[in-house]
Amino acid sequence: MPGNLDRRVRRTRQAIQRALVELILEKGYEAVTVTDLIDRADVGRSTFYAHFDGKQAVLFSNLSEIAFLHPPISADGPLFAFSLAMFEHVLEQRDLVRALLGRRSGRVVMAHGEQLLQDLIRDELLARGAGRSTSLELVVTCVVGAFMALLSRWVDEELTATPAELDAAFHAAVGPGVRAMLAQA
Amino acid sequence: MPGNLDRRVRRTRQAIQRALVELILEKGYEAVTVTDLIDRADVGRSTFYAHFDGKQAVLFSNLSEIAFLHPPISADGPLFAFSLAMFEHVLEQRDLVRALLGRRSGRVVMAHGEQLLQDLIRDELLARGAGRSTSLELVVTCVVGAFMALLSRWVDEELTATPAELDAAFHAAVGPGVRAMLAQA
DNA sequence: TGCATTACCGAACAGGTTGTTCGAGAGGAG
DNA sequence: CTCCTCTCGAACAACCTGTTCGGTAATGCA
Repeated sequence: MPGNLDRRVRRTRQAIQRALVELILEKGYEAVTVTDLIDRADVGRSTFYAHFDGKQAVLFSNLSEIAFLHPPISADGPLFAFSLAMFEHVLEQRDLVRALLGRRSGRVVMAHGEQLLQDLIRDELLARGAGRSTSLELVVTCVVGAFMALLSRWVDEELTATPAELDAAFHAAVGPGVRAMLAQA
Repeated sequence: MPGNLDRRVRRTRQAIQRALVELILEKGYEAVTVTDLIDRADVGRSTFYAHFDGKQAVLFSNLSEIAFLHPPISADGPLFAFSLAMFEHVLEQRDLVRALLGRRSGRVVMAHGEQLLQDLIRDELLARGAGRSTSLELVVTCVVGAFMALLSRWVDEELTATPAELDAAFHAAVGPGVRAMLAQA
């Protein structure tokens, strides 16, 4: 009994989540209405609102399924080692990630994804000896921005590349600058 | 007679544009309705639709007022010299830029801003001898992402820094990596 | 298996938003 | 001063949202 939930509940929730991903990929997040959603999921209106507050809540419930956004922090070993593994995982769940973080996604979820990444990167730099400061925050922002931009354009298929190529480009772009900063501290 | 337009037209359009910026800063783009807009601008409903197709059209008409998004490309001199000037200009029109590119803005306008910046940066790298390739595109994406992330968090006041500090952080983060790439080619 | 519990359906509802239409009236250009 | 253009505001159909409710089915457990 996965999740210790009534089977009906599981089925209903999954149908709704799946439907949202499909619809986002078809029309874009903004254009998807709750009516679309319950129609596609084949679920009663009242049932929908019994489970979610609105379409945004469905979106976040989906986001929590992307577990690889929480990798362990590595203080030694190569810088930003999470990157390659993350691109590889994304490849496996491309549709879901595209719906959540791609061009057709919504503003809120993007911001949430950025927040997760931001904490991850800041923690790694702190573990590598950087001091808490405004300039650290600025660098973290740059690194997050670079990574998210790659991810977004990739899942939207504006970029054709393998995970290894993306990883290489990411490290080539921000690696030298970050290493120089760490060396100073 | 600025713009060779009827004074009434000028007044109406300006009132609407101004109202949208105010309302975005107050409630966020998504939450602003056309009804809010015409109410705040004190303009008749039919008048609004005589000028714009909807709130998104108003947003884009505002975006074209940010002229400093189109600086000249510099092939010699320091790398990414546009950056400092851009941050300084943003400081002068903070509210407008925050409404357009900050956290409360809409997805579409962000994408448009990224597009402008992307072309700018790609052109500069090409002028500095980089060859058209997938890996160039990847690097451009990283640089754009880093810059936009700084800009967004700054106008939202999540970061407290001077234009000079932002410029320094931007160059420190992506400068070394980009220079290394250019040296190879 | 039987039964109490829980979830679902679907229709109906009030309240809000959108985009359009139209005639009357005010404002600007020349 | 006059003509032309712009604006007003009300009214409209169409759509979306979030909630309510009684009836119906599925489920979990003893």
